[in-house]
Amino acid sequence: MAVRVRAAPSPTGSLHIGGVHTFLFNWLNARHEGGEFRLRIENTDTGREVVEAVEQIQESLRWLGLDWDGPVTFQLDRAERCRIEARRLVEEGKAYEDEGAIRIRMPDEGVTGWEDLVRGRIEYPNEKLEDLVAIRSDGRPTYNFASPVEDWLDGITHVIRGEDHISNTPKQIKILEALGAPMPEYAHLANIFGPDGRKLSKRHGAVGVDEFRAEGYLPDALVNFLALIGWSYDDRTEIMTRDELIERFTLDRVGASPGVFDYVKLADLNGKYLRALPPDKYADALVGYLRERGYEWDEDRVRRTAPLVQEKITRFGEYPIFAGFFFDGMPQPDPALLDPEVLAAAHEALAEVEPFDVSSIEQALRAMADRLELKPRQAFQPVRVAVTGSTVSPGLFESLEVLGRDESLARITAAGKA
RNA sequence: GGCGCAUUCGUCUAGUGGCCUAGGACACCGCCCUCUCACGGCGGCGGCACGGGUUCGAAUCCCGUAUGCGCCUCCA
Repeated sequence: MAVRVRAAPSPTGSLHIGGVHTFLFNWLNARHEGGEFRLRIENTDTGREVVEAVEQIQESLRWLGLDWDGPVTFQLDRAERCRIEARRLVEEGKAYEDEGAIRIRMPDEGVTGWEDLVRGRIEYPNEKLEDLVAIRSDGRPTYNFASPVEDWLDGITHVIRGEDHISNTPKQIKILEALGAPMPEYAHLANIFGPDGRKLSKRHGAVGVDEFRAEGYLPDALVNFLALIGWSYDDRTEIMTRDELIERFTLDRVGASPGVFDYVKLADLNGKYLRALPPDKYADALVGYLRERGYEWDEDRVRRTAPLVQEKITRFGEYPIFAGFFFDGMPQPDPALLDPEVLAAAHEALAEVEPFDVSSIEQALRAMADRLELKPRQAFQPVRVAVTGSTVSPGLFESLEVLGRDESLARITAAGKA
């Protein structure tokens, strides 16, 4: 039977990165098996629904490059079918009415178990199962009823979800049995926590997909990083393209222990992706990012500076602070770092440089350092601070060239007066 | 509290009874490169939660303990 999986996010806000992880594993499994991947919105809890979130979720998935098959479905649209099935179960004596609600009978003895694709055999004592509400007294189906009913209706073969659903699984198995529906395979993924071991939340850093996007991460890097939490290909391979991920992903290599979301490692991986980009692609992506973030900086200059920062920044979000001095973002230089004598010499040297390009600038500045009997760093640092406003910057000679003679001299003069 | 799940360097992980003197990556430390910062190169620090078994042999299997997490809602 062809594999068919689903992801079922709740439309309660921006797509959470933990949800993306689950989504990704479902997607990888489906694509690896040549199966289908469905997107279902679990909007049973109408009170918490955020309408814009439905569109936002899809936009986030498109950005991530994770596609789904068929139309997006909504749990609420199947409410009537759920009621019909519940009434059928009442007629069959498998459920009963209770203060306007419909409850499913759960057995009192024995165990309910399944072969979890990630964890192996899991068994639950039936005496722990309460008769669960399938239809609320207001007529809306509960999640625990609607979810298995929809899995059945959609012909879902593999339910891959977070481990917080483990204790729901025996209930849902019982519902499926009562319904006379075929049993899907279950795989429960480990949760992802913050660096402090607590549930990943806002105070750890970015948690919503749009936040990672805003900080300038590449979707490919994010996907690659997420794939590596709870799954690995072997003992050394980390960087993998989407196709490689799809080719290599199998559920039997998925681990059961919880993972910590390491922002530092994500940054490292993103940096590797950024550096591996061909220069023109890098510039395109950078320009696109800045435009999306609302910067109205000269595109040609952004493109010229792109190669100067490619080796140095780890995500596009660092560009404005690292390279903002090329535009309007130069911080006030620290006077303590400005050596008037050096600045005067640099001004003099640069005024005569012809042509005003990297190699001539370097030649002139090094000659100046020799004249002043200064080590390169002693001679260049004041100039760097004067021109970029910071002790940390892209290459000095390259930066001067991009700035041009007039702008460079003006900044050196301004700093000399300070 | 009950039930369930989990437990290899700080973090992500490799490991499915001998290949393990436990491998890789991130982080950290040192050195090299160097105009700053990065990148890159080289080296280092650092782990099988604990206790019992089983076995000729256990990180790997079993039991117990501890710890963490999840669920126990007419939330999802």
